[in-house]
Amino acid sequence: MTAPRTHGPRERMVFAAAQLIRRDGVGATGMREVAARAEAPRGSLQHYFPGGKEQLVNEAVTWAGHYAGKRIARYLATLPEPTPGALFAAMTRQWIDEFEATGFGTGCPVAAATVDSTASTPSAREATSTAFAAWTTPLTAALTTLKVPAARAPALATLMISTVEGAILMARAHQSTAPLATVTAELAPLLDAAATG
Amino acid sequence: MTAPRTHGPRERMVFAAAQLIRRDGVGATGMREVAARAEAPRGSLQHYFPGGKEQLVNEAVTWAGHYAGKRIARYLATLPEPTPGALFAAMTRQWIDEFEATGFGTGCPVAAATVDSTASTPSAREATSTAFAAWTTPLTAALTTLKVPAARAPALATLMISTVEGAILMARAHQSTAPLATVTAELAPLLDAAATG
DNA sequence: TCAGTATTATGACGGCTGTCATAGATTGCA
DNA sequence: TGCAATCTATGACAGCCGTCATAATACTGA
Repeated sequence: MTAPRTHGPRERMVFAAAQLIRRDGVGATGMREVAARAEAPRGSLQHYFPGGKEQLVNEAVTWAGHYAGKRIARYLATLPEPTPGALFAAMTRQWIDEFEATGFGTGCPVAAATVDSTASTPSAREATSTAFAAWTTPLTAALTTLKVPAARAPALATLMISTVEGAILMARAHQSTAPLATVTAELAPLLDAAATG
Repeated sequence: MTAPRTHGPRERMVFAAAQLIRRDGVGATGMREVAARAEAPRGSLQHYFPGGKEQLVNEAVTWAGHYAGKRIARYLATLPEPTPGALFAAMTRQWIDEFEATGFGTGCPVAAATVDSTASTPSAREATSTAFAAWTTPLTAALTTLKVPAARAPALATLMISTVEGAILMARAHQSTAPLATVTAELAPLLDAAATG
């Protein structure tokens, strides 16, 4: 999976950074490697990202958060039975499919950034916070669309994201999609019960 | 929090490694730093861990898993009202207290190892799998003690660990214990409903 | 065509990493 | 005491890292 050449080099580098981060973590992801992966000239790194690795990583994480957020609406549109549980199943399904297709080598870049650079760089922590927010907000909106009371929706969104993130970790550790399937089945009744009507 | 000097240098180094990993991630944790933190001679590293950093990290992760597993029994013993929901609350409470006491600089070392070295080293991945298992098994046993049917207990244990891991990530990202409190409140009814009787 | 900006190329620098080689010190046992 | 095993000390090594300095090239608009 190479970065699409249709986009500019800057975008490709952000994309490649996100890809490498979610596979190897922030620390093990090198700038030279990002450039190579993006098929972008190494000299462009300091031109497009004068803030250095910190800037590049932060942009990659932020981008990943928005990407996850945008997918929510797409899930919502394609649900045969639009219920909160089905929406959650669509989220986990995406990961199950990816794990089955490409193995357990890659996880969530936001999780990787949270673990790797929360303690060190303040701006990196802010980026992870922004990314989670960009994911939570559309999910909350989707839940209200599915008749979850507005007062309850944010809490359920947090629960859903927390659970899927943890299940991704367990899935990678055990090299099995079972944790994702398990949490999906267990959480569905609770989620659906929250939808009034 | 320095490693207790009562233990031998080997144990202190494993402990210090776990501490540093959960703060900075695997990649950013250096061997020299581990030795310094453990107040152990640098020369002892190659003596006690001939397998190098990989061995040290794996032992630290494995140790962390068993540590988490052993805490389950302690939680269970001190619950005023022994229900699955209360057990989960005890688990999250531990993290809330720690975050409030020492800030959001440190997370779960098993999560860090999963994110940082699942793709690279096979033995590291096995260590994370072992660690999660050492955590899940006692939790499953505890749930059966709390009258959760044996057929259901493993799934709920997976759900609980997934959720707390994800909530830890969100808490660190947002620098707030709110996600932990939220998932605790939301999950309690589901967990308690699983207890027959 | 020319100026000016945007982009790319390349090499070097210091710093840190994990690992190894080698020698020294310490400990426990006979 | 003396030998042996365990442990510690220290320096060096190659490799990679992010960053910077500097120059060459490409492109854009007048």
